[in-house]
Amino acid sequence: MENQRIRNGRVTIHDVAAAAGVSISTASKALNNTGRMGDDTRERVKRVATEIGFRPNALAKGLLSNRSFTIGLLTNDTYGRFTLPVMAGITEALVDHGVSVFLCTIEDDPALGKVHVDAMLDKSVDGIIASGKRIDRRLPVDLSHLPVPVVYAFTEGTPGSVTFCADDFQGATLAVEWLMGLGRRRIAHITGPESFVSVRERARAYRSLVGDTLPVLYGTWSEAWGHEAVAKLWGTPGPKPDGIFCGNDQIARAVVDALRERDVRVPQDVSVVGFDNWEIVAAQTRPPLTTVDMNLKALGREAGLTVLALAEGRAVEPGIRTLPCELVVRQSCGGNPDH
Amino acid sequence: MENQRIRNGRVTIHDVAAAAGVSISTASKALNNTGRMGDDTRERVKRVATEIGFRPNALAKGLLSNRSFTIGLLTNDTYGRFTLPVMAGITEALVDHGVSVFLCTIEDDPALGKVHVDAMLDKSVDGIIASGKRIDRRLPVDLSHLPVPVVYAFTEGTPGSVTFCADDFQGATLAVEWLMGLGRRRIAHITGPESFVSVRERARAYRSLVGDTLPVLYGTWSEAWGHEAVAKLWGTPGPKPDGIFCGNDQIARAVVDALRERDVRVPQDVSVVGFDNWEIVAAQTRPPLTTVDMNLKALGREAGLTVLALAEGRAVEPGIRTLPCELVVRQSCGGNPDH
DNA sequence: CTGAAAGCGCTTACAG
DNA sequence: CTGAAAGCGCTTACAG
Repeated sequence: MENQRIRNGRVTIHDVAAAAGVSISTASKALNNTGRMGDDTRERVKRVATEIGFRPNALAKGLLSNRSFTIGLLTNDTYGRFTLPVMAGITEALVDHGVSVFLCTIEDDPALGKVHVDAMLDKSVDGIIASGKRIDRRLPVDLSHLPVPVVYAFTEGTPGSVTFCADDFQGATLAVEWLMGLGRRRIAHITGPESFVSVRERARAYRSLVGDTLPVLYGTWSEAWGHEAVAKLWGTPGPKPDGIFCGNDQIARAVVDALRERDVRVPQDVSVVGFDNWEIVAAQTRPPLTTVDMNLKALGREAGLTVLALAEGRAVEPGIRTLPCELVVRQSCGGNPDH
Repeated sequence: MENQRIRNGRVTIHDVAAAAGVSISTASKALNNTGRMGDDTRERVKRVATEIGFRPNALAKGLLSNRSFTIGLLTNDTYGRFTLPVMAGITEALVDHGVSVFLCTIEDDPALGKVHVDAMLDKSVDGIIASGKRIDRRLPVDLSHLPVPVVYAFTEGTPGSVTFCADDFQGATLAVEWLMGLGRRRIAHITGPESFVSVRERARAYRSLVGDTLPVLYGTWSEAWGHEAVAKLWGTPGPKPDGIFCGNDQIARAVVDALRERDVRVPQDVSVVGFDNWEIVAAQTRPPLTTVDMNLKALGREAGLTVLALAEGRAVEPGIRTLPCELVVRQSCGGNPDH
């Protein structure tokens, strides 16, 4: 009685229509809450649809509406240290809208980037979010003339695009003010390469609060540099810092280790604060790090909602949107963990 | 002359047909290398297609063939520590086949898992790869009666499924034999919770080579445990180990740190080998860790090709496929880095 | 060797 | 209030 269309096992709208005793047009309208029909009809169709387990074929819908309910996340962050939180935020924001996310990790290879972008365009993605490892570098692929909306998150966007990034200045301010609030007066800043915009922004915030009695120590994003920097600070005569603001958690971890090796107590003698809230580093440090969280998940959430808005044709103001950071208090500073 | 179909900017097969002066059927057959026609016609159609930038709409193709050229990767590994390498392998293997990958990170939430699986099925994914954090736990979602093929990689599969995992026994053997080859005779094993199959397998390999003069130290996957274990071993009188095989890199890192704090030299006095080759830990340890790599990328590659084979209807032998591990030699053991 | 027609699963004017 | 028809972009028997 109803098995004339069991083609590949999937229940189609024809099955719903047959089972509800209406035409497929009516079935469609009932399910989409469009058209005009008796409430009883609409309800019956809906009930029947759930009963026989109807799920509309997204491919067919997409062919009509030119919307596929998929978006692509393009990144060159192989480790996923920054991209994974961003991805989590995107997914969280979009799963309720039925949108699934393609993840494409391109190394720094333009050809590979193009292959992935083309593969996504072939699938009619509704939009693309570009992400990366730093906010002052572009991905090795040009996304400026694509037939779908593009949003940038934690990577440099093209002029006129929508770009989301964390507020480095505000985050650094949070960290230094926290140290000052704990009574620290000689606060050092050990950080990454000066070529990073983030590094310069954080240093600028540090300077604006601490003044320039102490030099900013620029280096690499490595534990080795953290050790070296501590050796520098403690190897010269004169008063030592009682607070250290580090450019990332790896440096902070090394700083804490290096201080322990010199029998300097953290946090009693020196308070240390990190940046990134990279759990795996921050939580394993002894003592665990108080550090700045860039709220990358929130950033992903915003980027997801924005690309969705653009896909739906809603207007979005272009420009750089800066989201605030947050201080995560653990034990490396002492002080009241209840903020 | 050719702009009657500029609907949403996309070039369709109609445009190709018109531009080449053939019917759309012929155009389709020319582009797909099917049907019979003059070589000149076929070539002309192809040339015209590239010239006007034709890219077939994957949604339309999918509607016909019931293949979407997408697959889903489902995981509960939020950090991506295991899933990201697996994902990289999958992508590497499938991008040449035009397949894009949906990444769905479900926490350990069954409801969320179902939402993601349904979203993927709606999009007619050609298959699903399930991945996780350990090989003896299932994802919190039942994938056994899905209308698409499912392959498991680094997570427990259902009976009768295809499952890929690393060879823990062989990997551990590699590590211990390396220590023995360096002349180490009192080799300890500090590892994770005995409840993990991987832990038991690795311990079994260790036992089979070292015998049972020394106890296996089971603990947690943390640096804290590494420190504690060293304190145990060095805190009791009697001969000390000259080699330590650690259950993962975090423990190994802590062991190296703890030994340094006791002025035991690594690798001169004690050789330490880790497990996982988790770059961010292994490379930052002082000295960098010699460690076992589970080849998760290769695992992903195999899983990707297998799910593709199943999607294309090719027969695949069910069962557990074990892939060999590999030793990555750095400096924590001494010995010849040229293996 | 080539093309007209039917159809994949759905939606949306348009008639009744 | 409901349904027949056309169409999204493609492929694939089937005729010629």
